[in-house]
Amino acid sequence: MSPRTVEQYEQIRAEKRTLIMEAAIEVFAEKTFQGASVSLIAKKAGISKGLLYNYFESKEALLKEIVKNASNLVYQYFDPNHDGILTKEEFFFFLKKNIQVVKENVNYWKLYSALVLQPDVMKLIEHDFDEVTANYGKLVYNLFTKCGVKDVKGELLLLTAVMKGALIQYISMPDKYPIDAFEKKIIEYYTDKLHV
Amino acid sequence: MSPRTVEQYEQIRAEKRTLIMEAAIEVFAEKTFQGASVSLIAKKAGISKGLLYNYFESKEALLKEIVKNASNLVYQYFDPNHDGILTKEEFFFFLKKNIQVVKENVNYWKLYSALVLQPDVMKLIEHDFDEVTANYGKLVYNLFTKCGVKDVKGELLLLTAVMKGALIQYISMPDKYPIDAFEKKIIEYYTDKLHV
Amino acid sequence: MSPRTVEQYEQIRAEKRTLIMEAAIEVFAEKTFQGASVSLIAKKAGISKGLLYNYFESKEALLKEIVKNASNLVYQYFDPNHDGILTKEEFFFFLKKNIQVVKENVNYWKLYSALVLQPDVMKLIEHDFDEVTANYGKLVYNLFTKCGVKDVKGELLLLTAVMKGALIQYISMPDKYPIDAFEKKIIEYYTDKLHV
Amino acid sequence: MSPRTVEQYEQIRAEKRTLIMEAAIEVFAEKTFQGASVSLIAKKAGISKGLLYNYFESKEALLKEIVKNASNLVYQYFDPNHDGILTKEEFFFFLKKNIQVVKENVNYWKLYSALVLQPDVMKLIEHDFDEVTANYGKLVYNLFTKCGVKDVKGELLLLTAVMKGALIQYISMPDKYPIDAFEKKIIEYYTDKLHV
DNA sequence: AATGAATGAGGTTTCATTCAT
DNA sequence: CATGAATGAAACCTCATTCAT
Repeated sequence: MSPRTVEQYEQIRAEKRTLIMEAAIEVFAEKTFQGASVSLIAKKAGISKGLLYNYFESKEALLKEIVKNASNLVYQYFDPNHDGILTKEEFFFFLKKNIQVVKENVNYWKLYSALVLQPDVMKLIEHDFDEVTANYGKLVYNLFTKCGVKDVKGELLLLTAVMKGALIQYISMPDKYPIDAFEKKIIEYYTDKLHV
Repeated sequence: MSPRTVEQYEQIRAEKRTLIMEAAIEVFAEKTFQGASVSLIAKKAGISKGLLYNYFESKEALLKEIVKNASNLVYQYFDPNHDGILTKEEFFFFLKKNIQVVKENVNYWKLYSALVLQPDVMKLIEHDFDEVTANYGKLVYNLFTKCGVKDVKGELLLLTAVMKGALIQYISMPDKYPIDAFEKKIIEYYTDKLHV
Repeated sequence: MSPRTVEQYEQIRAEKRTLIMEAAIEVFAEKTFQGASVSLIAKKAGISKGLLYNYFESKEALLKEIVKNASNLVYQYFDPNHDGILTKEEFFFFLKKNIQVVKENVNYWKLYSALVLQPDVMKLIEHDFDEVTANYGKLVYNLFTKCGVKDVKGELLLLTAVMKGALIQYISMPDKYPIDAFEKKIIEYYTDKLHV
Repeated sequence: MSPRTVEQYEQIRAEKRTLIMEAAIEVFAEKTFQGASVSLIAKKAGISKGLLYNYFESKEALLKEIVKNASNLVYQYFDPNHDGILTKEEFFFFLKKNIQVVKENVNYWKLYSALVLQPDVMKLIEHDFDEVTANYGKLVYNLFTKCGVKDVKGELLLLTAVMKGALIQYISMPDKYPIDAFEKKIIEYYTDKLHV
């Protein structure tokens, strides 16, 4: 029964914070930030309302913390290897990975896309994703050109549109949207396009 | 003074309804459906809270009316002669009109798309929506089948994804997104696909 | 097209007032004074809200007027003929009449009993009924004595209790309470009691 | 300080619930169910509006709870051993207890009867009530049948009417109504009827 | 560290009443 | 005489936040 060390305390606190944030992300995604009640989040996290306020100053502070943390979590998947060259295999890998990442974090993406579209509440979120995808766009451009695709610019427009559209639909109704069928189709389309 | 005629009353009601819906869509988009208060909508519309409830049964009913209206705005160009059959010409006409409608009302659609992508809004309108899209989907399905398109279901997925994705991108940056190039490309794609 | 005379106007006004009061009594009985909305009363009367206020100063004024009028309407039935003697026939007539009066004016009695039980809202209503029934009690006492009923006081207690109880139950749920079966039973009971 | 124990919390809740229900029944009786505002009830109970909703889901739920409680207060003496059979002794015991309970809580029953006779209250509780009275009615029906009573249904009508009527009269003038004489008479009546 | 009772501001909704026409 | 749009106070209810224990 020796008293816990400071480190132990801090680790316990960190774990509980994560626990709460995970509960919150789920509730936010399902109910909207405004629609989610602190009570429900606390219940889902298995703690009392009072304790939640011991860990986070306010509901809004909880949201900000989630966004800060989770964006780090997701970014890694999108970070290209910076070798400046994209092979066909890497392109297909990217397509699949892109879909997979969203599938595995629907709740987070739901929350994220809701926030992005809310001019009022959260200007704090930085849209670095756009930048990332823009960079990626260049690599794809090179690949398409190399593969002899006609109207590369047009094809890029289609690519970004179709991916964005499908993922948004999936996020909106994860249970109903046939994301796997979509994936099959899009792979098929580019297999043909790139003469694989 | 003699009382107002029925026509006068009807005109007053129609105008006020529009006024309220316009105020509401702005507030909803800015604050989220849940985050928007009826008070604020009423204030923005320049009327009293009570009057709003004279025109709409509830906040939810107001939302649904907005969605219905917007949906009509687009789908009026679909199967224009309402014969339950979609010809190639009608399909291309619809694609173009769809883009044009959005181009001509960017601000409106910006608000509208911010609105319909909110998870709780989706949940409210999902049911009505499913029905509508299912109906339209069937007509396109028939057309594609008749034109000998392979993997019709897959192509439908691509169609809705690509249109949704492009328009959302255009809405989020109307000045930068090459919507005309996109239009050209998509028309091209289906011209080829449908052997026009 | 000669202008209506003052008398004609007054008659029209009087008729409309009655119309409104009849509508109100129905709505009050079904929904409670507090639960009844002026809109609904107006609609039931087939006029506009505004016009209702032309005839009655307020919802409360309307209620008071109803009570004033309707109590006159009902009183007459209870007024004994003041000859100081009650025959067996008159007693049975009284029992039946008592039930019949309530049956024919359920709505009014519903309203009345609701009001009587509301210490707060309406102290204006005078409980003259009690007085009337008390007077009647004496006559019944004499009759019972004359017919050789044992424990006349006890029987009077039963009589008033059973009548009050049955009528209250009937008023509470006019559609479900078997008032006719009750009437048959009570008549039977006194037929036996009074050796008719 | 260590947090309160579960027992402490339970006791707090039980006491507050009683407190609120007592305040509520008074306000309901004085103002009508519809006329009583939750604010006023809360004020009378010395708590905030919000807390009231922590204890009762809605104004309606509060009402139902009150009715349920009062009903238990009487029916606890009915078929005390819960064997689904009502003996003669139990029946007489119930009659006496019923009267006694009301005598011992005149003020409470005054409020309660003012409450349950309100038309809108009736409508709310009718369903639950029907079930309860139907159950109890059956047991009495069996007893009467077993005792060779003729016209059992008619007798049941008399029983409920006479009890309801007497108690209401007693409640409305506790000092003047000869409840003891009534009790003696009713016991006498059923002693005779059931051939005790 | 932990609980949940308690508060109060603010949200949605209703409705008696007024008033321009 | 007649209409119903319009108001605003007040109703029911929710919930972020505080605090005694």
